[in-house]
Amino acid sequence: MGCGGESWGRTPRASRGDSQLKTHHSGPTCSERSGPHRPLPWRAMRWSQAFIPTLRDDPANAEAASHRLLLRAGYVRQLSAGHYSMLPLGQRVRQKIDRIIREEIDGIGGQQFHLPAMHPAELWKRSGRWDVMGEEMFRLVDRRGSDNALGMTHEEVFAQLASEISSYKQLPQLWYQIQTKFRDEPRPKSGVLRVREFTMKDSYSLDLTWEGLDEQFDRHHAAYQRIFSRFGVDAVDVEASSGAMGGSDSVEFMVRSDAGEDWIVTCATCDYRANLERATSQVEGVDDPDAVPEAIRFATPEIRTIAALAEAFPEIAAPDRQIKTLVYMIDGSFTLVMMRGDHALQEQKLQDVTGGIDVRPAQADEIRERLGALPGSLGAVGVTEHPIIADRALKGRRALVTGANEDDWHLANVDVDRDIAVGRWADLREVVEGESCMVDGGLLDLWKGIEVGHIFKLGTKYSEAMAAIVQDENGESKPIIMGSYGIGLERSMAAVVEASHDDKGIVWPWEVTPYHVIITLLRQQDEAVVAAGDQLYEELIAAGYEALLDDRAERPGVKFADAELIGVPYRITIGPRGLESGVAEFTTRSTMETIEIPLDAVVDQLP
RNA sequence: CGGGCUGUGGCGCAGCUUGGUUAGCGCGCUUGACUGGGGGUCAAGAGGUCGGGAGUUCGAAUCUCCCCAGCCCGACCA
Repeated sequence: MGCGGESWGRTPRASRGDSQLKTHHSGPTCSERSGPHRPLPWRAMRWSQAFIPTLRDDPANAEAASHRLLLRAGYVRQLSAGHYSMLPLGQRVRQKIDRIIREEIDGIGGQQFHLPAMHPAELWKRSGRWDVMGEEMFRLVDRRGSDNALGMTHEEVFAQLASEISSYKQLPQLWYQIQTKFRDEPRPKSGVLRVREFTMKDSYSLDLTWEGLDEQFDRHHAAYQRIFSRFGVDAVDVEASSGAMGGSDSVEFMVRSDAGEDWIVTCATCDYRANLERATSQVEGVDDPDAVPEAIRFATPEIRTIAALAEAFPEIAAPDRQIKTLVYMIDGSFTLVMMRGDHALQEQKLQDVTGGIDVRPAQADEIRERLGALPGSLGAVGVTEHPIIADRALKGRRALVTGANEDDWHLANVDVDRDIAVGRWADLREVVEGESCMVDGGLLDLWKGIEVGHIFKLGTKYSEAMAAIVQDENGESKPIIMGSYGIGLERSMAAVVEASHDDKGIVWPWEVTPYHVIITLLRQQDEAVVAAGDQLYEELIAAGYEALLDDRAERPGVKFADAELIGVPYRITIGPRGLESGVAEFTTRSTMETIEIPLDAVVDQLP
């Protein structure tokens, strides 16, 4: 066993309430080895020997607080767009995140694996995702001419391993790994928040029954709450879409931040919370006449928008009396999508209800070819040769206005049930801030969040594709039922910084900080200062703390600013002034409060 | 992929419009001195293929073309 990686495993005391004991390091420490380059214990570092390249100025091109601070405080460096190097401080934080995840996933019965990052195309072809993933998946050809992919996720590999399970007696299982994932993001941004290469903890539950899946899912849900709580962030669990590859009971864990890229809807007065891709709200109804005469055409020259039509014919064509007809190509199928005129389509909902993989708006020429008109004059009345999906807000509506599928003409007196062959009703509209909650009518709030975790029920898609079949107690063959659970490590690190910083720098929560305490020495030439610093440093390390000793020959201002920038929770300042009376200054980073305490009381003052 | 923009020493930038000795500035870095509780002062230094290539020209950081990289907005996005 070496001096590095394994000696750090002291459970920080603040975490789980059970460990108030001061863990003392026993046995010889690494620092007792002789030689000029003796390794230091993992939890000790002298700044003068460390690589912590802090920047005095804010880097250009760094907008998000986490991006700016992680760069400036010397945690990460960009190698290229979407690829970041973890510097020693960043790596320490990442290792702590890694460890917290392992403790909690192990705690619900997880077994850790380590799978290849590169996969043969064959594997992805079996699940059908070789074609589905498109350009988002990195692909490469080896010297034999074989296609390979860099893994975006590992359902296929785990499912293939699961095919070795043949009896229900071997279930349930919970398998996980912490691995590099590759996604060829079209637009990496915000530092480490959206990248092309990142570390993800992905776990997969294997069960015989759906009830078993539910239990493992719930256990993950609770474990995730513990994990994010230990990260020191408030991660809100929200109802979500499971995306292109299906699944159900999808829950995302979101950290509130303007740097986030997801919109979250929460109710002010109840527990309802959902990703905007999924959220619903109460829609105020519109009074319609009991019956309307036959639909009639009327001329609408040059009118192409809902607003223009409403302005030209205010008495019959208010936006909520219009049908907005959108046209999508859903896996190559030309589909009409109907919304109330004043409502917006939420595309992910369309994708979810249709199960479509390649969903895009149809182009003008495709539309004219099939409907005979251009967007602005489109409608579904009389259309029978194309599928029609309608938002439920249109159900039963009468006396509406819609395009006539002839440029410059619209139809009035449209009765949806009578005049339009709706093939499918669905909730397709995007919620707007300030609407009423479906559950209790409360006011809905809309905010931006960072997705740090995502759990959902996969079902049998991959087990069927990879022939992960077991026999149950009756000898019947059953595909293993899977769940999938992910956490982004670097993104979690960035989310912590987003949630915990001030104008001076980062403010690390206790469990993920790279060091627990920094000793700032003022006046290195003063032998008493150096001696007192060294002694305290040794004491802290012996007591199980991770300590950084700032022994650089820098001005006090530089050292203070750097300590605050890198965000270590506690700073002990030792200078000749206090030393005369045997005291040091004890500064709490989060509050920036400073107290004077005797040097020998420092260890007791720490959590 | 569409729109906007940027590449000049480790970081942040000026110079480019109007081509002309040796390419500047602040910070950082090295050495020394003075200093010493919130990014100090002075002195002496080191460090640059001006993103790359081709071209125009007597002469290109500067003008032209092509390429590359990066940033922002949008599209996209398990």
